[in-house]
Amino acid sequence: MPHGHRWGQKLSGCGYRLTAGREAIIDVLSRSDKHVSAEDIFLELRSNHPGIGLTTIYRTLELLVQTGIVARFEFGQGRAKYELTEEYGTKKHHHHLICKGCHTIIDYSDFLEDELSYIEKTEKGLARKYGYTIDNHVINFYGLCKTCRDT
Amino acid sequence: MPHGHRWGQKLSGCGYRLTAGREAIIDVLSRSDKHVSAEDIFLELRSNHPGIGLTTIYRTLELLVQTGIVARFEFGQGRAKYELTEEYGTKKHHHHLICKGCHTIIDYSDFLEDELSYIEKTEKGLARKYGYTIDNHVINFYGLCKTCRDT
DNA sequence: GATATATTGATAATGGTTATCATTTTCAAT
DNA sequence: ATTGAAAATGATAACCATTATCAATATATC
Repeated sequence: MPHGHRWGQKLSGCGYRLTAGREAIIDVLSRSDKHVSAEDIFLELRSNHPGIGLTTIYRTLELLVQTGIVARFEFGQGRAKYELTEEYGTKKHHHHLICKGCHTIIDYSDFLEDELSYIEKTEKGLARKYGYTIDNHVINFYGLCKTCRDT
Repeated sequence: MPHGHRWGQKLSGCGYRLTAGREAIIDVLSRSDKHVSAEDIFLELRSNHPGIGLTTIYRTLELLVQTGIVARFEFGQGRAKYELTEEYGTKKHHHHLICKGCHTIIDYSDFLEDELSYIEKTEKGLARKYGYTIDNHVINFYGLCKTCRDT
């Protein structure tokens, strides 16, 4: 049952079915270039894909997180946010710059040249020292954007 | 109204009162060397400081976060965790190594020599590029500890 | 000590997320 | 195509951490 998308292959490869709802949810994630909440997806689908329940969205997101297709983030704003992982989306791996005033989140992936080597070295060092297998990381910088600082 | 603790001075300096409840809560945070949740504090105080309500703990934690005495973290486990900031606690600034299996969190502050210079450079670069004022950051590495990997 | 203000605790409300369960859909084998 | 088993869905209710409400209490200042 071949499928044009990597995520489709991944899902069916893991024994999960490809349904219209799941496609629609992943489609929303694909079209958005920022983190979206479960409710964001729900509202987005209300128009051209009515009838899909919030429950299904939560369930599907959980499934996608577990299969490595989607990453889940908590930025301390009360609701989780999701986005396709680097492997299944179009965005490159990125870090976050978060304004504590207006909650704007900037994804940046134009790392300084030191940035990636630092991470690599640190992951290796931690893995050796603590016996962990490390497979991802979250780096958030918090502060105030220009607008919020001047207000 | 001088007080022996830095946090006491900070609180009264901001116009807040020093109460037995607040002291007890900060005391729990001081004695613990790991991140604690509001409920952790509540249960800890149940024994030698009964009568203190969960509401007060949440309120106090919010106050302490806003005055910069306590830092709040969300590790994606459904509940927020708190700890004294570097300025008011005994722990040095640290990053996190989190096991996705058993949810153990290792704080490490024995940074590689590159680690701090990387952060400094990155903060400066981001501030310049995006016009942000950056005042803190969260760095979490996720993976599996030895025990969870072997199981 | 009196008064105004801050703090507290019990309770209820909120809001995001998850469990339940009957119904519907999907896939594969006939 | 048909059928039957397993998976997926939707409506609803339950959950659980956190907040709002509000009357009662404690605190600091005059």
